[in-house]
Amino acid sequence: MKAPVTLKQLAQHLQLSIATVSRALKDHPDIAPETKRKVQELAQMLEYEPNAHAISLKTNTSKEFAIIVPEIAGYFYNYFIAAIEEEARRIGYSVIILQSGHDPLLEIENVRRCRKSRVAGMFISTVSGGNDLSECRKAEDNGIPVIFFDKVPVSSSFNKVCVADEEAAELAAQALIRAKKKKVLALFGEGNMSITATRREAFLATFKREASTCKLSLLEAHNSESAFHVSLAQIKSKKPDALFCMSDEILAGALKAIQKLGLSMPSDIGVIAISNGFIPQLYYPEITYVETSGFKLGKLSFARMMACLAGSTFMQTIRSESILVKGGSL
Amino acid sequence: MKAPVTLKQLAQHLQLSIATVSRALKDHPDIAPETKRKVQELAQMLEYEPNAHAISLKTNTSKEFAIIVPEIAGYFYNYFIAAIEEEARRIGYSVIILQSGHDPLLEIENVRRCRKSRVAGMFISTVSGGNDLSECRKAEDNGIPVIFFDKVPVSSSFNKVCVADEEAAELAAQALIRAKKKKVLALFGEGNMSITATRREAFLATFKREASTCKLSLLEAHNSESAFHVSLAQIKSKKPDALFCMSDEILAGALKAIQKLGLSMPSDIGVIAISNGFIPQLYYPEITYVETSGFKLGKLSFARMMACLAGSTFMQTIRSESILVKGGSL
DNA sequence: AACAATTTCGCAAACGTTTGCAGTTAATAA
DNA sequence: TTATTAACTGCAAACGTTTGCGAAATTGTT
Repeated sequence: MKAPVTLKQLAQHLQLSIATVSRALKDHPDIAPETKRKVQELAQMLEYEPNAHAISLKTNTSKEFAIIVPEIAGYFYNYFIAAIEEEARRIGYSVIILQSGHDPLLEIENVRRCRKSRVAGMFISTVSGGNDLSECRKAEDNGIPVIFFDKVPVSSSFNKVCVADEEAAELAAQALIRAKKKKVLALFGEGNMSITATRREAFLATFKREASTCKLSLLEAHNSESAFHVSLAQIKSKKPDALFCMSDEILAGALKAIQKLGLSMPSDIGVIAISNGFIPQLYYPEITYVETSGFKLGKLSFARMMACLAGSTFMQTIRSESILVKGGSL
Repeated sequence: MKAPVTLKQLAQHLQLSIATVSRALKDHPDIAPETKRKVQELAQMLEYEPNAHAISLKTNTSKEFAIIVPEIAGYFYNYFIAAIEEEARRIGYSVIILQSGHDPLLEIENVRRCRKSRVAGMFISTVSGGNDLSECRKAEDNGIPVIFFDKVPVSSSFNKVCVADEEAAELAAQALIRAKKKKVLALFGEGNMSITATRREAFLATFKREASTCKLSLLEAHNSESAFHVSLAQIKSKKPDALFCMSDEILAGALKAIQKLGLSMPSDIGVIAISNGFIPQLYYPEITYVETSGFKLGKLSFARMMACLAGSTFMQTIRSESILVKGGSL
């Protein structure tokens, strides 16, 4: 186990001071071209790699971003993570991942750990709905930008990047209306989540406004499993001509019901969802959906992070606009 | 932007030396109980957090593991990542993620960066098939354990944790044989990948050995899209009574074809796959599959990492045994 | 009462960098 | 020749910790 090469070693080899070597390596104008050449050559030769920790200690910032999410595996966050990692790597940063596992206490603990390791910035999708903002505030006080994404707190004094939920729900509703659907079954997630409330409200409002005669039945499903059962029962009893799913998780369950019943889309029943885009393309026909791209959200969040790092101090809420992606299911 | 509290500040407040404070905080026996109490109290009060970078510099190890994967989004790696993160957090470590995007050069660059940041250990699923092992070797030389997982190099001088491909393919084949299928369409991934070769060979061998009369047609599909087209054409022309898919990606494509043709499982056609388990449960009936769990692979890899960190020096290849999960598709 | 053993604590070096400042040399100008 | 400048380079402190070693204070032993 041989130790990595240090500046000091380079300096000794060349009979130079550490300072000179350090400057030569970063092309400082004070150093003679000839000296630079020699230093860089030797550095290459000996495969010198600056010690990231020493630099971090000296400069008091690390070249890493943290992403704190409820979970990695699933329908959404992996895309967000992929987007951030891609951008981060481009500017020489790394990404560290922390799962909060839907536990507010763990979330706080995670934020604290990021603060402790002096990350350059953090992206958080909060599970606590923003009850613990003190840790995040402290991070900001320490000069660590915090960008909330997807599940954001209500407080306006933070940077937030989220899906335009109203718009997405409205787009989906309008698509259903344009398709002249008369009896729509709409499935939403847990009622106490703000995302659910927002989407449901916008969905409902759109129908009220633009197709008040349409028969709507709004139901709640807490997960894929329950979406399956609810859909099964409702489709059997109410014979809706269209189905709306608020999320990928629900969509997955509902589609199983449709398959079980042997219905074909869109002739027997039309289907539309709000989705990340992965699940919809697993079926034939592909499901029509309003896109809420984790990937795009990542790119937007990253851009905002860069702005903060560049000195932007005011807080901003950015909404990722959504688009309708036509499959064959509606 | 206020700076974090340091040991020095604590020491000044208490009129103690930095050394004493440092020791008091970690319950060193040299320090009087009374002193300890005071120090810890003040530390609590002022919310002292040790500077991770200073510690890393001093001890020359960081408390982070790196995971290098071809991609995060997709069918498999997010589960692996989730497993590692879970375990790592438990022992106070963080996880940093790097994507190689199927580019060998990027992979090398990623390994180098991990070495440079002195991670405590790295998990790699290699895209290069192990052509660039020199960087990894250097990491090992620097005392950084490297655990290859999933896509592992052939070289036996590394720690490897991978799916028992032969066993998985054999299990799937035997399930088909038990179901008395006579005309099986089997879809495999890119032929030049070792995982493909291994699975195909074992699959074939099992049929040769245990059901030599069965008609097999083995085809190749490079992605979901092509799996869709191949399946569509083959099912139409050859009318197989069963379908085998080597991976989730292929399964997704093939199922679209089945849906398009309006076939129902298992009556019209039986389906079985080798899978992580996520995709199979999106359909009705749920797809029967041989599990190759990313989550389980993660747990195994982590265990091996811990062993290495504890001093285990020999190289080992661990295979994650697979099990048949019965859905309703076969 | 003198000495040894123990407990408690601080000094200072080290980890590998960065950077302000000052020092040295060589070249140019007066 | 001497003073002025420019071009290089090195000194040393600093970032926040850890830790071996020795010093001081306290206690126990004859």
